[in-house]
Amino acid sequence: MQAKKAAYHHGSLKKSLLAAGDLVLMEKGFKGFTFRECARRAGVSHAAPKHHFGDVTGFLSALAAIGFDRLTKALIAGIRKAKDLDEEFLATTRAYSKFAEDYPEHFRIMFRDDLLATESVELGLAARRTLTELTNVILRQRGEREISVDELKDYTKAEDVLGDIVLGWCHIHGFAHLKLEHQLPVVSKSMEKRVIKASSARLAQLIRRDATPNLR
Amino acid sequence: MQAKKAAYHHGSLKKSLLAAGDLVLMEKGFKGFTFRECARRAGVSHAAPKHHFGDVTGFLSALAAIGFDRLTKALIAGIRKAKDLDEEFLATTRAYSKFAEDYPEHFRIMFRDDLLATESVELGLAARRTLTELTNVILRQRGEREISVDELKDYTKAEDVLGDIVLGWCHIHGFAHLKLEHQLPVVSKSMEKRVIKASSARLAQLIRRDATPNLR
DNA sequence: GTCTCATCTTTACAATGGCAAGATTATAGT
DNA sequence: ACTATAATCTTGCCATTGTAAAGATGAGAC
Repeated sequence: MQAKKAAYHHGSLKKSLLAAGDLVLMEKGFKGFTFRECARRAGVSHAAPKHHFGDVTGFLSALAAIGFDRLTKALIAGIRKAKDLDEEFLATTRAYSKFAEDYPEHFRIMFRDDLLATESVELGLAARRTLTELTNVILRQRGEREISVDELKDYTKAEDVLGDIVLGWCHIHGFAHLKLEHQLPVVSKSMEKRVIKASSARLAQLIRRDATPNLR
Repeated sequence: MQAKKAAYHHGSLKKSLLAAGDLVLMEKGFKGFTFRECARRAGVSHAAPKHHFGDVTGFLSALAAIGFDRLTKALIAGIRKAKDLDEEFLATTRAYSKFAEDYPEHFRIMFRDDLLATESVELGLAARRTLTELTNVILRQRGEREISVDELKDYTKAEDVLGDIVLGWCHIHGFAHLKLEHQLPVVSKSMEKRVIKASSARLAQLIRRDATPNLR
């Protein structure tokens, strides 16, 4: 352990920096998030991160990718527990919103196009993986075959499906975002729970067009 | 004009700083937004803003309030042109999203609880004015009397209305946000237009419960 | 065993936010 | 009209930051 400190070459600095950045983001938030602080936690000089991430934008992109992967996992876990389609849509909404609450700073940078490196392939892939889960939630509501998001552009029903994705995702994302930033006119915690449950159920019905039975 | 420069006391520095900050936000974005840059544009020393806004958080809050007022106006203008309830809901969605595109940096800071001074009353009021417009869009869809958002908590149908606000606002906000941050799986501009039109119409129908005629 | 290159450190620089102390002037009280 | 007080703005300062450049170190190829 101590031997690692003495080594000039860290060995797995990229990983360590990501772990440090992950922690800094959670502990100090975006405001307290600095390149140098992350380097300090990783036990290296302040210029070390440059070799692995370029500039702050690149570093944030890598952390955002971690965020997307975490969100994807949370969605999958939430969906797994659901017993029918109504429950599944609600579970998706809740898992998405819970992620935003659990990792607010990650959530914020994940949806900040101006702070991220749009050319980052790993970030693009991570975001696509999340979108794939959401797309399949919609497709299951519609009683259709699951696809990868990459197939979407060649999909014959693309426009129709995209319409439902907009209906579903925008609701899910909008709720999570507005709640996180304390913009929802919340009266009580319990009322909010009932409200989001009812809204999700109604929206899921709308997406299903009441065509498919409420089963998986 | 030049006489103003000579004056030790600026006279209307607060206004000038807000105007400067507004411009900096639009031209250089959040990344290039600095206290000192705004002071330079206003032609004062770098420490001058402190007296009027305290710290950066306070300054951003004032600019966010301007953003909310601008959004409120945009919503009202969009709503005014609509001829029926379907058009009105779509117009609201479009106006909201257009605002996010026209003032992306404002939109971003407006929904950043961590960067703003939550205790700012002017910011709170400005946000409430926006929410009031959105609430009334929903109430009109429901064919009900318009109210101010401050009445919402005493409203007998509060939970019911809040449910529809969540349905409507989350969709509107989610769409604007996801589009701004380039997360929507966009295929083409024209398709996106059709999709949002269809989605809005379906959601408006859901909120109306098809109970009221499609008129104003 | 040497050479090359990736990795990491050191040093340097301009810019930032915030603080404190001082300069200037508006305003209120008498 | 005169003065005291408070508001407004400037100057100077400091720790901190991101980025760049140049040097140190050592891993791995040959």
